[in-house]
Amino acid sequence: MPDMRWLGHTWSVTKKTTKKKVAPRLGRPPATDSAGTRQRILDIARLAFAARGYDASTNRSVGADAGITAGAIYHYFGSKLDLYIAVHDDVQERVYSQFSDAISTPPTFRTKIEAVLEAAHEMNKEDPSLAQFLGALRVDMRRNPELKAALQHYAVARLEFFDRIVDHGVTTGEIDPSQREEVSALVLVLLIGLTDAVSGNPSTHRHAVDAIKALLEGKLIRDVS
Amino acid sequence: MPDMRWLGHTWSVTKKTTKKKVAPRLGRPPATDSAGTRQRILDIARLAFAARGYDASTNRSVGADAGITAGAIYHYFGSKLDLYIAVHDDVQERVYSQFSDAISTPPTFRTKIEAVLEAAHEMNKEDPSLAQFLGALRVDMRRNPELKAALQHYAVARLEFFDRIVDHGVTTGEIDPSQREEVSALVLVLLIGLTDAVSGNPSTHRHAVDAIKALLEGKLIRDVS
Amino acid sequence: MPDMRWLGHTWSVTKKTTKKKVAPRLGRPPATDSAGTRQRILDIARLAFAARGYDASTNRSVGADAGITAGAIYHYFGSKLDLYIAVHDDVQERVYSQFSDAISTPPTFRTKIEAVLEAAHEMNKEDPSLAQFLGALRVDMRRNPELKAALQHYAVARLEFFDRIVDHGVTTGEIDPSQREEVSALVLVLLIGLTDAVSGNPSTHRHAVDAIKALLEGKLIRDVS
Amino acid sequence: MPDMRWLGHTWSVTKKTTKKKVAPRLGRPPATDSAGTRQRILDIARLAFAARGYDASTNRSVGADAGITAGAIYHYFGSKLDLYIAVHDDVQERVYSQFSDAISTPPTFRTKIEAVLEAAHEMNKEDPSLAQFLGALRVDMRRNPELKAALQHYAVARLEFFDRIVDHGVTTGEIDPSQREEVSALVLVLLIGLTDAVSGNPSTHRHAVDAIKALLEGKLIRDVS
DNA sequence: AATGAATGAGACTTCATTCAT
DNA sequence: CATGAATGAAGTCTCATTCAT
Repeated sequence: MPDMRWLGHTWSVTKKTTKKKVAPRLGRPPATDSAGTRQRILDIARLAFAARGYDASTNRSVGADAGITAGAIYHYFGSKLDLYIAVHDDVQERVYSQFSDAISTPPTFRTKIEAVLEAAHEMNKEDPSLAQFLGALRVDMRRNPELKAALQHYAVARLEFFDRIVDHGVTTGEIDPSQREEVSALVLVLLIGLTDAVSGNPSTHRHAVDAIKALLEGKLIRDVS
Repeated sequence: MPDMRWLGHTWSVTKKTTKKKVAPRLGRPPATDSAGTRQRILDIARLAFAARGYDASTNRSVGADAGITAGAIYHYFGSKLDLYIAVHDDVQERVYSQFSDAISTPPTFRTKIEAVLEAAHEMNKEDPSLAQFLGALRVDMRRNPELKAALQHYAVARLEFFDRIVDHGVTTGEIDPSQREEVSALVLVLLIGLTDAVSGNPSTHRHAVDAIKALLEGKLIRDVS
Repeated sequence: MPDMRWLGHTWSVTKKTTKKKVAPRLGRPPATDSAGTRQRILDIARLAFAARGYDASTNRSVGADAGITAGAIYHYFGSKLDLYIAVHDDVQERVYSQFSDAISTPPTFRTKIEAVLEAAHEMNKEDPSLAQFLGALRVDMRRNPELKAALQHYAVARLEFFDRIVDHGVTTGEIDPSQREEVSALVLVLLIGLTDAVSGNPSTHRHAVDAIKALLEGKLIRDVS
Repeated sequence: MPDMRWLGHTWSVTKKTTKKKVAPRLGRPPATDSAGTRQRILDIARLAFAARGYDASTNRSVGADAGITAGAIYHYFGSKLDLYIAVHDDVQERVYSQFSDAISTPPTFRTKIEAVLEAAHEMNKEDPSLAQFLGALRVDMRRNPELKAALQHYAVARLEFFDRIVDHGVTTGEIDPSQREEVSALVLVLLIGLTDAVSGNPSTHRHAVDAIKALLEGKLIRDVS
């Protein structure tokens, strides 16, 4: 079972304590489906934050796309920042539970990385906004101190997730211990590059994933020296 | 004794240590260097745009860091957008003249790419804000239609620059023609990944460059299957 | 005892007697009448635009006179230009429905013009800001290209309204066809002169209307040559 | 000789005392012709103030059109307001010396008014900016308290100029004493109407002048009742 | 006599947020 | 649960004006 300690930890940075999640009642739902509205806001907000980032995504536009007014968002989330954090937690959960599953079976560094790449590609095909949100998140955390303060913890956890895969490669002998840091940096570059460079285009994303896999097997570039 | 009140507002890059609010004089400050001020604005704006992006970088803060008021920026640049474009042109020129020089001598795809990586690393050591600006630019172009309209042309040119290197690799036989698109996507992922993932940290950047070079030679990951 | 702090900011048309700076509450004020506020903005804006013109009328002052902040105007109108257009449409409707009614019954050119003059006088007595707005409009359209673009259509329609009356005078034989242009120019001069010269003063306006009517009957100036 | 007492009185509202007008030196003028520059500023400013009014005419644009920078205007005029007043005094002198000349010979009210109309028409053909400036002046005085304070005196004098012609008409018996105020209001309406309605178009201006003259002779509109 | 660098005030506008209903 | 009226802070930009050169 994958290590998921770093999931499920809610950081409420705002003053207002998030209202207790009311368990969905049995029987006929009321005219307006509260949980449904909340989820709709979350989905719309993810798309908005992924496409335009934190600052340029306005409560008004998110609300409008979700069929409500800007003020109504505050029934579900204490602030714009809280909404961002909720979106983040949702994305984090969905992406890293997939990644965790993906790496659980393959025995080697290379096969684990390949499994992550394939999982990333599948997710990208299904809903590119997940990867795009994570790409935007990195930028927005640099740009907005409040975001950084609230989500730094997870960013570190994401780095550690990949470091553990690299550590495994050292264990299996695939990676020379003296090159652990190089490989670690490379993995970062590849994963972040995939997200930032090609997550908008499934077919290019496919090409990139294939290229990386070939490269890891030493099969992409021929020597002509 | 000469009147030196005007010293009170020069180069006050401070933010909170408002030293006693020395009332700045009206009128042209003595001994000002117009070209110097313009360059200072450009440099500070590059740092700001790189760190916080277009929207979050305010004329006020750029002006304050340059020792002038927000309005004075308009003495040198017609609008915030014009300032951004001027920074862009400056960065573009500096980075791509280096890249062009770098690829001119090496004979093969791999050596050309390695030369680009080394040039990128040197620039990153000297002034990381160049790469960071280009990374931020990609994000800001997605987020801001005006930026996109103004700078799309250059973005395409940058892609073509790398495509030409890949084409050369096909010519030399290093790259199988059927894999040109894969390699093209890979180069993008690597370059953008380098910029977005590690340009803030010279030593990690070094590790990443070394890892990529080793990988291109098929020497990084051993096969243990 | 009810909380009445919010009374502090209602209808504060004052300018200098800032009575103790009662901090206004955030949020929706109690017992507000949205349509009433909108109409209040419209009325106050008409007075402001009539008195000081488009540029010199600030959102801040209009808002203050309407008991709200400058930004709140945007709750009702999309921009300052939109507000101006809304005021214009309101004035246009009120004035020209009166004028249209006035000319419908009288059979001749002279009686139609007299009816227009009387209608203008009645309106001027009741609310001089209507005519003054139209006078200011002509100036502001010359000075502001955006205004011109938005309202040119109506300006032409207003000219045509009077041209049709003159045409009628040609039909009845009151006006020699060779003098249609002269009379047309005269009507313009009279109507615009009335607005610009005397609309601020009801009694002088009365004098002017009477003089024009006498003149049209050839009874004002005796020949002593 | 016409009454010109109200001419030639300079009202300096600003703090800075207008520099003594240096008498043009004999002999070769210096490289830059100071008096020439001053007059150029005055002419350009008249056009600008006439076309766009006080607020929308910027020192920068006036300077640019006059071939100098905005700051240089302050060598000749203490402030924008001073410049406006100087333009006003110039226009006032030119227009009312013509008007004064025009009314000196004709013996009756009607012929004096006709002479004024013809003089206005001649001036309008030669340089419409004179009348347009006076039209804009009336608007700008309403809109800008400082302008009003500085120039109210002249506005009153202009009214009195026409009142004296009306008084003359009463003397000659052309105007019934009981109708003096009506005629006075009419003259205002006609003169201001001419300026505001048709001063931009010489041919329409001609039509209007002819129509007014015919009307004063009772010859424009036939009775068909 | 003129330039041009710079200030400071003020304009329009957008936005997160609050709160009566 | 949701609306919509309103605030206040902040941002871009313009402009008259000042003043060293």
